Amino acid sequence: MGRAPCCDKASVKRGPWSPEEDTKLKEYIEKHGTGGNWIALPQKAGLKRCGKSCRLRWLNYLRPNIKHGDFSDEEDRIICSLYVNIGSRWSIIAAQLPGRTDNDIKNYWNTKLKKKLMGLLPLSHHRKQPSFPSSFTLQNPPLSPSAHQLYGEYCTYTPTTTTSFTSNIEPPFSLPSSNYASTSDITTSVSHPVYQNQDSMQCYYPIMRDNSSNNNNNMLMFGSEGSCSTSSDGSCTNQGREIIKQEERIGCHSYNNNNDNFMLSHSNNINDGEKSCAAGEWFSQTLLAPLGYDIEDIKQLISSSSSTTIFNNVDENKTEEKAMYYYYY
DNA sequence: AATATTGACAACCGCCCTTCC
DNA sequence: CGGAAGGGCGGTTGTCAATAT
Repeated sequence: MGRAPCCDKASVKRGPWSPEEDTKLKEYIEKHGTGGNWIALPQKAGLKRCGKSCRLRWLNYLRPNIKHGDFSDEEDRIICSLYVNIGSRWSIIAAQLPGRTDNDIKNYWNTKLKKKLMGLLPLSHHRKQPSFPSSFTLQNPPLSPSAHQLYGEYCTYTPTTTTSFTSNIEPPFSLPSSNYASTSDITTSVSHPVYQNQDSMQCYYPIMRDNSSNNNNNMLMFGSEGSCSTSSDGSCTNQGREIIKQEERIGCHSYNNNNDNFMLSHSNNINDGEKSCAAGEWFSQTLLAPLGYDIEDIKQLISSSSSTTIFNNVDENKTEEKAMYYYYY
């Protein structure tokens, strides 16, 4: 037994709006307002449209000061930042971008921005130089041109003092098919396990690979997928986790190296002894958003937002999970 | 030149929440 | 307090244009 429809679909017009309809709706709302009742509005305005359709048309297209197309880099960063932190809550994201509608942002994300990330196009915050422990020295990264462009000189590091370490813990991602050490050969410097290229001594900080996906379109691991690890049979299991505050963040970025099909990350602040992790442990972190948002910022943001149904209705755990991604450290 | 594929975006659908009676 | 109605939202679909084959 479903809910009764808001209007008689047989008697209302559907599909693209004509300029005449737009004019009618715009003129009516500018003159009378919405009256707080969208269902009754079309009849009053002389439109053969569903009230919901009128509302959408007004909010997404007709209301004043709407911006369409040409998202700026700054807007990209804001969208990415908020998406990482709160997920696909487009109305909240839209509230931070004057003139943008949730529908616009949603479409932009789905058609362009997501692909932009997947396609390794640079986002400015990826280029931020991390600080590295003194035990690491900078190496010229043997990266593909696109990855090198993206990550500059901050991708690969060679430990000057390497302590052999064998982890019994299965990494939560697939190891690269060749050239890199197997699980039992994971080598660590200090207490930080890394993958080590056995030929060059270059070490990589691997983070999760999106094995939950059927294809190889790896991308930044935010969202709930990041809360599971992938075992050899492809199944996912939840892992213990510890939340590291933003200020304590270790920091990592990832990209898909198309050649070896795994993700690399770089780290900062890992020389903070108090925050050192035991080798092979799982950790989670609150992602440091490029604009400096963290969960508290977002909550604050949300509470002051004019949008209605926002955070209080959100499953806190789910939201927090959305705000994190996990990596092997 | 014809057809298939892809991309962009407007619009719709249906669920959930809030408000009102 | 409970149910109905309306609003808001995220996900999905439809349509059209551009591009590739």
